[in-house]
Amino acid sequence: MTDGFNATQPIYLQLLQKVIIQIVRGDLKTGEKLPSVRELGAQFKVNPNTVQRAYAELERLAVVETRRGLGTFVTEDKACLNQLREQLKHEKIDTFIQDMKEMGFNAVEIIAGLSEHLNDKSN
Amino acid sequence: MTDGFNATQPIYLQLLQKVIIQIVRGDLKTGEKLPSVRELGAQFKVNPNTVQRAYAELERLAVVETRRGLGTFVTEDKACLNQLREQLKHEKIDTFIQDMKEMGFNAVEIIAGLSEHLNDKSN
Amino acid sequence: MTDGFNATQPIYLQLLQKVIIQIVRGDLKTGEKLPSVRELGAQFKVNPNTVQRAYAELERLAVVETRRGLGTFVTEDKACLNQLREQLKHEKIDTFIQDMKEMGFNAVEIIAGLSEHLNDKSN
Amino acid sequence: MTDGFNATQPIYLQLLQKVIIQIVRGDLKTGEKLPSVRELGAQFKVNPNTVQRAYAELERLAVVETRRGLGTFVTEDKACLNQLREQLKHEKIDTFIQDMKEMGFNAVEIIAGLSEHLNDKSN
DNA sequence: GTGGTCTAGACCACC
DNA sequence: GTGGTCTAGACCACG
Repeated sequence: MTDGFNATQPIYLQLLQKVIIQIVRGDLKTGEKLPSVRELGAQFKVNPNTVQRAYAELERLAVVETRRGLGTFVTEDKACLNQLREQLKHEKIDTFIQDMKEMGFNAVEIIAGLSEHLNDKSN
Repeated sequence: MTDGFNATQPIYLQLLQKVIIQIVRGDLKTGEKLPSVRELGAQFKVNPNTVQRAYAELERLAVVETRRGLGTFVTEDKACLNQLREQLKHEKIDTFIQDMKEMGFNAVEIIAGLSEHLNDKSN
Repeated sequence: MTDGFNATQPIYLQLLQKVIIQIVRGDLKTGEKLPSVRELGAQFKVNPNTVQRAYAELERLAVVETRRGLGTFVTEDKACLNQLREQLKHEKIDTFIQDMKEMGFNAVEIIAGLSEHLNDKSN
Repeated sequence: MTDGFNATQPIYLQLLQKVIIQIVRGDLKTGEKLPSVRELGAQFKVNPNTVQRAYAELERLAVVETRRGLGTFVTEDKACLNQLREQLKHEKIDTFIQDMKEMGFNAVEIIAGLSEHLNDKSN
């Protein structure tokens, strides 16, 4: 367990999620250059190969494009990014609701529990 | 693999979660006998050893106890089970909120998105 | 895990040790009758078969003899019992010393650690 | 079985103890790499899976950490190791005293018997 | 019948 | 190369 990585999930998937989150948040803006595989590898104490796999997967998802000799960049296609953001949001919410119902909680309890937690941490 | 298993997570952990959910929901009541490792293995088309591993983890979590030659049973300790249910609920909610905030949504958006989804599916 | 039994060691061996201890302490005197397999089984919530195995082993060690239709009795041979007591004592001490040395403690440390613990619990 | 293993205790637990002893003695130093599961398996004529099980337990005890693709290493946390050594020492002494008292020996007899044995083997 | 351990041999992800 | 998971099939202790 090098850095902050879960043992059960492949590291490259966890990296992928980290990058996606940065994009969705807007920390990485459209067209912006991602760190090189070597940089990111060094940063997370991870083999560059592993970063490479994450980047390849991101390219397959079309949220990133690599330009030979220049590096890897967030896609210029804003619609795609917006769609990504919406899609992730819906997925997260859906699986959350599904999990909670599976555990025997109904809609009211879910909302109640959630509000409680949101209040705890102010905001 | 064979049945309804995710490829990225070990089968024995997925089995473990299935059992925990059944316990938390009350489908498996306190003191009730779990299916034998061979039965559950057959049911999920999985090796009995794999089930065994899940059961061993459950015992380590104290939600289950095994009686030699008799089988594996949900613990009689109701307090432990209630605690488990609460703990799981809080964990799920916490990681959900954390994930959503990480993606750049604030409390209001989270509640709004959630309500929307809950309405979609009636209930 | 019915009563106070260790999961890793066969129950019949643990029973055997319990009986031997009672004999060595003198709680079960020479010639005295042991409880029936059914009694002891009931007392420890254990199958009479298991008790039977423990008794058979005790007979093999010659510390016990069974008389048809009467029951199981501690041997009349006091020399044998004294020898048993001495033997157990030496074994226990030997394996204790061996274990401690294996862990890197020398004679002085062993005595010191032991005295400390004996004082803790008064006596 | 094959090598120097007790029949009544699971091999993986005996392996675990062997490793713990090596760590406690300082034969395996902090941060040092343990043999691979295949190596140790070959050395003890035991299946790598069995070694793996021992290593997994060690990790659960936090005395060892595994680094993906690199191997298994003694934890860097010296405090943890010192605590382990002290804990094992106290446990060993405690169960020894308890066993001896159970057999009817008092503090004086225990110390006497022990000194005798320590002198026998010189040192 | 039950769970617990072990083996042989396989495949995977990661380095 | 490393550890992690899984299977098939075996044997054991216990009830």
